[in-house]
Amino acid sequence: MKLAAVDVRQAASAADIVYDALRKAIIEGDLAEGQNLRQDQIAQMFNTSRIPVREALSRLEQHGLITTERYKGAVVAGLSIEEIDEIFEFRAFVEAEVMRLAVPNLDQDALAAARKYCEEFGLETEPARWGEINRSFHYSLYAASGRPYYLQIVRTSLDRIDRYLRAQLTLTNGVMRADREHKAILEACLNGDAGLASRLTRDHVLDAGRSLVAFLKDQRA
Amino acid sequence: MKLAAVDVRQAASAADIVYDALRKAIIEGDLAEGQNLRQDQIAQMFNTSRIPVREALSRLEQHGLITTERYKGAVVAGLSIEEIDEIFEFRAFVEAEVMRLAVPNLDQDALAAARKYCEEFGLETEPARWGEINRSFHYSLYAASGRPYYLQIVRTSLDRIDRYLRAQLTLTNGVMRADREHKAILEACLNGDAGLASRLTRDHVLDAGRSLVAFLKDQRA
DNA sequence: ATATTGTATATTGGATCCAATTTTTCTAAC
DNA sequence: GTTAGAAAAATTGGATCCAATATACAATAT
Repeated sequence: MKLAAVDVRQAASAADIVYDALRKAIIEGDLAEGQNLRQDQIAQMFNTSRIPVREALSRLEQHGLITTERYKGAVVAGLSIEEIDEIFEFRAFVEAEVMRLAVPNLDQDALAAARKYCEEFGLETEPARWGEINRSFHYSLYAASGRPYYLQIVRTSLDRIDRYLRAQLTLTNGVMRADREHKAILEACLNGDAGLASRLTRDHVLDAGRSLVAFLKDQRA
Repeated sequence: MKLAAVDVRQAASAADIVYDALRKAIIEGDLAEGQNLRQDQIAQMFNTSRIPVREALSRLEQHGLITTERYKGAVVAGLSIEEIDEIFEFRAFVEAEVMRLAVPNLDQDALAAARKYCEEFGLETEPARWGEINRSFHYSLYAASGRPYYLQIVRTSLDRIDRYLRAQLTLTNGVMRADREHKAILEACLNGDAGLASRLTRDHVLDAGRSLVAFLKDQRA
């Protein structure tokens, strides 16, 4: 008897599912800063008990996405202007380095994927999709760096500020500038110019940070 | 498994206490790579139930210090040579930048503290204390950078590889070299030479990484 | 003796219950 | 009507119990 091998990958645990869903909701700004997260309420949403919810919240707290206080519960973490500023500075620093390391290893597939995301970003009219396409574009290039640890750090850093970025892209016309900068980065990659791609990446992140901080200062004043 | 039992009736939650204790034990190498961590066993050590233990394990997993598998439990995560190499490269990159940012802000208190730790490191004969003094020395300088987010990243990066570093310092005479390099870094800081302090910091971390990787390759072969 | 099958044990993830404390609501006095 | 205090509700952290599954081991067949 011959049977096709079946992949019996474990279904994700309830805690994993809740964690992923909440992380996504926070990153995308669906859960506003300061929003209260009741364990009971979330448990009911996912049809589970509070145990996996608590585990998910604990993980989110480790990543700085929420804060918790005993008897009071969890709230979506807000960032001060200074914190946002620092994270952008850090991202610019690290992502420029990742880009520099990636360029020599970029193959045709990676470049084709990046080009696809780059075009997609420029054409997309639905603001809710900009954030994801933006990530896909950058990661498709960064992956060639062969630095999984760096990429993990980049991911968690981006997680912290992504919702602000998305809000700003939606409310201003920062997309056009981002689109221009993406095209320039892609061009440098196609030419194999690691130094230029790196500098453009740094400036791209710093630009976004500056407009966002200006936007938030205005908004919060 | 060597692990100090702690009384749970304190301000922090049981989960916090278990997390801190396990983190410390892993970082300091008291829990060996590959060591099985049974929820029941840990719960008994801390006189609690498995619930806070599970929360602690979940957090440790988020930081890459353990891996868990359903029905099998948690094991202390081991790192491949490549992963260790990458983390050292990353640390050198980030810590050099932090040092560069810190130097202009160093005041007399910070320099005095750094000098104290530097001397302490050179005089300490108990290998178990090298790791902690080493951290204190570097952090006393890094703190002046005014970059809490960078420092958090540095901390988690160091957490991942600290136990290997400590083992190597204990088994080789890497301390003497580290001590020399610390003195050179301190000197550059005293002279206010940010560029030099930054380069020396980068080389200091890279040196440690190279000796460690050489040591591990030999040991694992 | 070896391979295979069935069973007992160990271990984790989740549900439910309990204790501690905060927040809210209601009542009573002014 | 307002305010102080007490009772009720809400909410979290932890303990205990249950379900699912992996592992170890004994029993059996070849």
